[in-house]
Amino acid sequence: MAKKKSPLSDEALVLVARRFAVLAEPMRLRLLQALFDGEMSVGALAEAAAGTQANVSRHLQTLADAGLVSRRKEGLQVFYAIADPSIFQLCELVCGSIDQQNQARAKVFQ
Amino acid sequence: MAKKKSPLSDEALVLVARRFAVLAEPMRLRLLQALFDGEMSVGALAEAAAGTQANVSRHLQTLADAGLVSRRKEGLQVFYAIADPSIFQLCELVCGSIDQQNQARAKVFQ
DNA sequence: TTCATGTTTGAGTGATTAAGCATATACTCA
DNA sequence: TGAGTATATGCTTAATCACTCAAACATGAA
Repeated sequence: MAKKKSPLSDEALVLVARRFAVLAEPMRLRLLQALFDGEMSVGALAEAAAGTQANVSRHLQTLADAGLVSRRKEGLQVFYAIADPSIFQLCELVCGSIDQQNQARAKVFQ
Repeated sequence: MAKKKSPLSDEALVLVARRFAVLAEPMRLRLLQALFDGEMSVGALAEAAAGTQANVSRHLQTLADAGLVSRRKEGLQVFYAIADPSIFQLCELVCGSIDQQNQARAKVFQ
């Protein structure tokens, strides 16, 4: 029995904004994109996303705090994986919207 | 003939991140929510979102720059309206994801 | 013209945060 | 035990950005 179409409370909007903020960093998007094909270790992610190990570790922590990725420790390494499949649709939606805007802009110049 | 599943370039990811950043502010989400029922003037939006006119005007500019809202001037007033319908699905997706996470968290405590 | 209203914009302040560097923690193996 | 590897974390710096106040701009009426 899901509620429908009622305006969100201020606290809910803060949560939504927070979720968007987590996705508002190119490095974190690179990490998520690298994880699209499956789980990876921090070191592998650092290499894939062309970042320092410390920085990547921090970003992964942010993603994990938001519940977007999961953490699995195995020996020395820590493997991260996408935990929220809605990420895929989210990125598709945004990319599609940006594409559409670009095409509309392109039409202005014929 | 849309391209599919290819990894996004760094510049594309920056654009996507920018789009998310625009949505990562509670005040802007409040404005968008107020606009869900149709176009509104800046003054009306300021009242609906409980913000100062100056601040609301700036946020509307940010939303307009991102192509999320459109601007229509009529006499003294300026009316804004949602220009990118993907916003609706975007918010639904994020809200659904947050809901799901909260329910999962709730289950942990039975 | 002058006045009033609605909107935008300039300047300044404070808060948030990404990134870098160094260090600390956790684990494995010899 | 100690050395080596993978990851996380203090701490600092620089940049970004939301917000406020005041002033500017734009439009319409008297």
